[in-house]
Amino acid sequence: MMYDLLYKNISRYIQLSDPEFKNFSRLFRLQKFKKKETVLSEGSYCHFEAFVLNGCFKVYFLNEEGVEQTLYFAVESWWITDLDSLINNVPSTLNIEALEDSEVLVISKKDKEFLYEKMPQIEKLFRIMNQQSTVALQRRILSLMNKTADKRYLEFLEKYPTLEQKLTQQQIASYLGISHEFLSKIRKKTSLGR
Amino acid sequence: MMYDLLYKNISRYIQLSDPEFKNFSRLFRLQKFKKKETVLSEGSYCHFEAFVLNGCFKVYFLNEEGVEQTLYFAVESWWITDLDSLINNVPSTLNIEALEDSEVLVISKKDKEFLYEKMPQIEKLFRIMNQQSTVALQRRILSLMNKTADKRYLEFLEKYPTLEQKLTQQQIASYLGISHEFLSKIRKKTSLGR
DNA sequence: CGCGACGTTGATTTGCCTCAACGATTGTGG
DNA sequence: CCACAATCGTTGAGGCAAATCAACGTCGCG
Repeated sequence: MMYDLLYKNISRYIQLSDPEFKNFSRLFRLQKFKKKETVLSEGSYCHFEAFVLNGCFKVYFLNEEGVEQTLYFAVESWWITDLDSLINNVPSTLNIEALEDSEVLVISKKDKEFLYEKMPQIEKLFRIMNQQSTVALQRRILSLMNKTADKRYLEFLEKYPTLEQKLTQQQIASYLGISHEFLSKIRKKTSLGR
Repeated sequence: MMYDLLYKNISRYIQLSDPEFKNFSRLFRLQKFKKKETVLSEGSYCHFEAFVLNGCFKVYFLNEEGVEQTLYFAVESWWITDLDSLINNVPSTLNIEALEDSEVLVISKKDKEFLYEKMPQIEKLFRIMNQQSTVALQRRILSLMNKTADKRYLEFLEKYPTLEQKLTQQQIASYLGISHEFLSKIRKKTSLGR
């Protein structure tokens, strides 16, 4: 059923009874995106958060020169939103786009705030998710600060072995923060070009 | 009074009545650190979180070559912990050290978990703090990915004008992810060496 | 006073970027 | 279903940002 994956995922962090989960999940609605379709554009106000059921998205920033810098890729069980825009009520600086035909469960900002009020467990859920996210981002910062591109590339392959197949090298390069030409050279050196 | 700063700080996110705040704050105990004193060492289990009343700390990672990479500096109103170790029960990979004589309010992991259970507001408090932290870290990642060292240095000066005076250039360089020699050259170029 | 941490400067090297050209692959409209 | 365009990936030449190494002056502290 549609909500199974969501149930499974949040069960890692909190326990909800069946009626509780029903109250929680009924606020999510299914939304489909075609490949290359835009989920969120820079400048608009982000008033949603979405749980990815299948497919793949890129969440990225467009720098002054118009180059995409990928903050992360979201596949099955990831969440997508522009957190800054969502919580601070500012125009989003991020863009989100589907890389393939995808399905997500969307909850509106309003409904999420409603849940925070009515279900303390949900506050806990997102508290934990934000903690995990903080830890992951801290690791990524340390990685960006002291590792050369080839090491970060290997790290990426280890960490997201399945993701690699869905992505072009340009997209991976954009996540690693290097040019795609240089990534190509790295692949040649380490002979990871099949 | 000792808890005033803490009260002021959490009031930005949640409202607590006087008795509620009392219940909250009584779980924090004052702890003093001398300059150069260690708060947390890599390898130990982090079972606390601390709110900085005054002074200054560096939170850093020691890479394979023994070079310090500073994740952040914590001054008045910042919190210090190794979140990964704290929440995932793993040995910490971070080190925390006082850069001057400092005072903090420490809460144990156990007491914090107790608060989560007994006071839903505290769950909200840390949910919000973790959100803000996620946003800040995302920004830092984008900055590391596309800005050159001199821009990041200027960014740092703007963002933390007061911090600059407490820190040596080596420490700032360690935060920016560059060598201190190079920071010195940047300062010369931009003639920010007074 | 003297030692160790700090900051500066220069020479050299390295990691990565930019630009450009080209082959391979994918996708799309006729 | 083919043809052609667009996107993707590879490769090379040249250049810049930043690291490394080394030498040296300065300062604060014990």
